[in-house]
Amino acid sequence: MPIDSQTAVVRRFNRSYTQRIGALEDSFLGMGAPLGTMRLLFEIGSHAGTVAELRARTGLDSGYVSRQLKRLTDDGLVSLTADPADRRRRLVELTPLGTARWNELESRSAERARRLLEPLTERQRDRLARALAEADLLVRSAAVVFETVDPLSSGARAAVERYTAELATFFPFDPGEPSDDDAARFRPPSGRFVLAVDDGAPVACGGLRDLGDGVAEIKRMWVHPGWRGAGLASRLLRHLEKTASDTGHTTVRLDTNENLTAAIAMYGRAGYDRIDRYNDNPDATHFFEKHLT
Amino acid sequence: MPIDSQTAVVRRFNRSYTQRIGALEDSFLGMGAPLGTMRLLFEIGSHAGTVAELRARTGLDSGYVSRQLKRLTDDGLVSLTADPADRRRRLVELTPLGTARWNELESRSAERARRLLEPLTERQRDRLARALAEADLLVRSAAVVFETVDPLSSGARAAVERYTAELATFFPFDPGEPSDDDAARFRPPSGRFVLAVDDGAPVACGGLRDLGDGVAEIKRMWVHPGWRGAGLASRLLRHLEKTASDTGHTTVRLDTNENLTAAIAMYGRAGYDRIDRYNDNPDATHFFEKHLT
DNA sequence: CCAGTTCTCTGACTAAAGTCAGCTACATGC
DNA sequence: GCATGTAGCTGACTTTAGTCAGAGAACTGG
Repeated sequence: MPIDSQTAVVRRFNRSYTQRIGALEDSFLGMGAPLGTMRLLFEIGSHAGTVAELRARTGLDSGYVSRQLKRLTDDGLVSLTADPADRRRRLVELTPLGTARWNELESRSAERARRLLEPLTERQRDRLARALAEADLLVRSAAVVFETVDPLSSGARAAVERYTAELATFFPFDPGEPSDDDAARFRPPSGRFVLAVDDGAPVACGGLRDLGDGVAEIKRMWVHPGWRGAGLASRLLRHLEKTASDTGHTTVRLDTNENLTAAIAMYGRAGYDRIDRYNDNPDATHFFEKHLT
Repeated sequence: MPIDSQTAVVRRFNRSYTQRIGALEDSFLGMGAPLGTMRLLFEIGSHAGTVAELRARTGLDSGYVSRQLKRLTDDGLVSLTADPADRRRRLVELTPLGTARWNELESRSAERARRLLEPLTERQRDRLARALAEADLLVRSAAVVFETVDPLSSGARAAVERYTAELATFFPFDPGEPSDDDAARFRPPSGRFVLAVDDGAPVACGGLRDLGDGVAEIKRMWVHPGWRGAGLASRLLRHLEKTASDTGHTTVRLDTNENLTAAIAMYGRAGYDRIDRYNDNPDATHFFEKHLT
């Protein structure tokens, strides 16, 4: 389908959807407080924290938030306490009364979603839920951005940790201690470590290191389980290939284990060719290569 | 899938979607005029007409609209002319300058949709477009309401006209002139004519008439071609069955033509049994019946 | 042609939403 | 312990969005 038709589909959907469902937020109206205040209450309830975090998440002005919080505390819905770690900061959280109010917001919004589904037959409801789940995964995956980070940054370490933990469920695997030497190979100039980030949280990662003769090796490629099936791995792989090419490589190689069938299938789809063993990695059983054009 | 899970999917999608795409309307911002004004400009560009129509469509206050229009005319974006048919009314339309502005809104909103798709691979874009097209159809179909109308009302006539025109493409079919006698059979107390309406426009119809002995007959069932595949026909059929039951019938019958294979399949799914010919309709080849419980 | 109705516009409001500069208390690096 | 910076608060403001009660012109049925 050409991109213009796809764009048209998105816009058409957008129109139907916002028109019929309206902003979900409309359900925040009529609760005795203006929409902005309720929106903030909802945000606090979804994730308590400092005022600064709240501001960053909502993109609202400092003075504006301050005043809204005053209103919410006056109404007994949220509590503000000085952060013991830095007493300039203030921690915001819901009071029991605020939680009750938040639950009300939750159920209103659920009610709204239910009213959308209600007129449909069971079969149609299922189709709609399936379609929206698929769209959700893809929309969220489209919002993921790739960042080149230091292999020892906290985000990279967290991702690699999950990667190794997961590998260990497929076969006996001992990652050893993360060493500086090892990490250095994933740093510029010849290496890179890429983190896929959604809304600040790492959801996938992959490293590139130089093997000499214009060959780069892809290592530690991992996708968060909740993000699989959305093609994020393919996008990451393409991104890594482009990065390898940008750092002067003409070929990428990788090894993997026969138990990782989904990964092996993906490498095949992505144009990788099976090659002979090129290293002595005892965990690897399959070896792939792709020439970058 | 239980309805609570379906509700959760809708809400989750809603959150991802509105967060990432934002209200599409945000793209109306930063055009030198406030959002409300631009929204109205967009609405006028989408469909010119009288001020009253515009108000009805947007649900805005008369005074508010009047002021917005003043601003738009002052800026040379729209022109107001007295309606020759009723000089109290005023016709609103875009000036060439206004059209240029409207095109800008259009391209901004298309740009926004494109940016959503852009990071995705072609395969993912296709999946997303497909999922949203499916969701669009279902969401819009959920918003369709069934109304019992007079069989000679303008909506009913328009729908039946399209129905007969379409039948004629399947086999030679002459509806004859719409007669009062014929229409009367689809009126209360024993008959009904049901129109499915989306946003004021008829998208499906179906009539019920009494055959005696607690039997009702479904006739002139039609679904707008753009609305097929969304299960609207199933919903309409269920609605007609309920209506038949409410008017004291225990059985519904219908006849159809062998060329209408999709309809025949649907009757099967809906629990209808094939029966012997029960009338002398020369166009009918298949006859169905269902006992209402 | 008159009474009542309809359509749009105007004046006079209000509440909500947001902006900005400056203030105070606290933290940190030298 | 002092300069510098940061987090949140406050006062004073503007813009936007929307409401409501009429006024005036134009239409309609009797």
